[in-house]
Amino acid sequence: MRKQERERLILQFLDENGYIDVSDIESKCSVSAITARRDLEKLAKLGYLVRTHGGAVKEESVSNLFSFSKRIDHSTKKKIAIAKYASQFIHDNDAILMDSGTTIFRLCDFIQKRNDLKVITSSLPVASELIKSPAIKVFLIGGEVFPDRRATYGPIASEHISHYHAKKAFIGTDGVSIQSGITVQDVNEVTRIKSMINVADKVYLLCDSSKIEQNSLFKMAPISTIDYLITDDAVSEEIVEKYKEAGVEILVAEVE
Amino acid sequence: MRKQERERLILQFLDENGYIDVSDIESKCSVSAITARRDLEKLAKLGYLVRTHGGAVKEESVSNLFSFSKRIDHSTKKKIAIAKYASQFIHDNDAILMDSGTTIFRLCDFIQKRNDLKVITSSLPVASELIKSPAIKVFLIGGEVFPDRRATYGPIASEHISHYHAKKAFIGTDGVSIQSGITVQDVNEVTRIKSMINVADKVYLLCDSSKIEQNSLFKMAPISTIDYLITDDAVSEEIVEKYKEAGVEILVAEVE
DNA sequence: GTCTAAATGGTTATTTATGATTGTTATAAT
DNA sequence: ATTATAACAATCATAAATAACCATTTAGAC
Repeated sequence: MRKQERERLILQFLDENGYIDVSDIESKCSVSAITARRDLEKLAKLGYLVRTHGGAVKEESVSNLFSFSKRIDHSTKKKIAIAKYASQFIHDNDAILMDSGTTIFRLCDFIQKRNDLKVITSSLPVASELIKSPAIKVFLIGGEVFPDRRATYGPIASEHISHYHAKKAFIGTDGVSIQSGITVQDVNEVTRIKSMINVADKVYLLCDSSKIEQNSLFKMAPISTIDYLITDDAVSEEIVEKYKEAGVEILVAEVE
Repeated sequence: MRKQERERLILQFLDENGYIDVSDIESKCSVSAITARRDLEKLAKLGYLVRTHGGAVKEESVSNLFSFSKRIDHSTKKKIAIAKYASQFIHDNDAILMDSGTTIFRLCDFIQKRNDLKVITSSLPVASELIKSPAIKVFLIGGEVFPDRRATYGPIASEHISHYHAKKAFIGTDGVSIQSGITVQDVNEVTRIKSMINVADKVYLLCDSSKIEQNSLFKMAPISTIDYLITDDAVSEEIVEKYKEAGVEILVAEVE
């Protein structure tokens, strides 16, 4: 296989999966790691992808005003896998709520091609990304903008959410446990997420396995308020059982 | 095998496989490497394929680079001058409304260092720009996002604006005339700008001189609703007088 | 048969692509 | 926070592909 053919393959894989490992290229293309890295380096230079430690992620936001700084860590992969898995619950004609946070943001990659999708979001990056898709209507939740999270919050935002109704809500969190429920680091998030849960029929909590049975500072809602918890495959069978007993179905996304 | 026959085979193979090696041609057609290369060279020249080191790939598989043309033309200069001039009316501790549009967006550059400034905006680019400044609080007007303008609009947006009050509103337009007042190209803009005017003490209309005494499709508000019109130095003294009589002060920004 | 022009093949210096090694740095596990 | 592991950049080395040059063959014209 030639260089160009490899490059095409890399970009195609990246488009479908959101990320690629150096080792993926090694095995798929039968080249050494250094060659794989050189390919990624070149493509990154051209702006087709963003290099990470051990691979690369899709350059989803060349023209995105609110792009997240691309973090170079392994957990990115988990988040993408979780997002990809979650995307299967989003269908044409749906009206969904999308909260802020990197995991939720990754959902954008996988729902760009939905038809007649209505997305209500508090996240500026999500809005900025999804308005590129002509068949998606984006509704931005107004309110004060929280610079760190690039999302709106505050009483006006919470009030604003009550204007809407959605089939499904996709939210992220800093921690979740059976004992304390959903907990977050920032008190500003609390009311907004509560409002989202209130106006949605089904609530999907997206969080990687490292956050399960971890508590953050502020209690937001009991575990019973969520319907599905989507996480990565590093979660133990034991925890899945426990959560099932607590009324939460854990859905496991395979991380490659 | 004839030359033409080889060429046909090469293109066919390329169409099926996406790529071809020089060695493939050598074995398939029983010719030397140099002949194979000459064939590829010719076909590449004609645009049927793209040459690679060691072979060739399909023409379409080479993706194009995204080209950002960030030209600063004359009208951009005017807009910058107008924005710079307008920025002197924005002070520390102010609460202001900023609409969408390129001219208004240029204001961001000149107010980044204000202290305790509250900015209420319908524009995603404005929000994304100003949240970088720690001393500026940004309030985003919620509602449906209008992809072309990267701004929110619709009944929810208009209703949302009524939650706020601001000292000054900075708005743009597609046309303004004494006869028809402020007019815009898009009907979606109408109600939002109206709402903005309603909640602001003073209204600043920013528009370059080419739009003065020009009418666009939708009437938005009579000329009397605006307090100041900031434009560039290509406006005639005669028009300034006329507008003064109509109760609008025209402020002229020098372009360079 | 001899000539001409196009096509093809061989040789060599050069360029390009790839691989191996080593010390450094980033990430994950503890 | 500390340690172990994996990924990294930098360097050099190697192999393959290339361009440029000249030589040879082939097909058709006279």
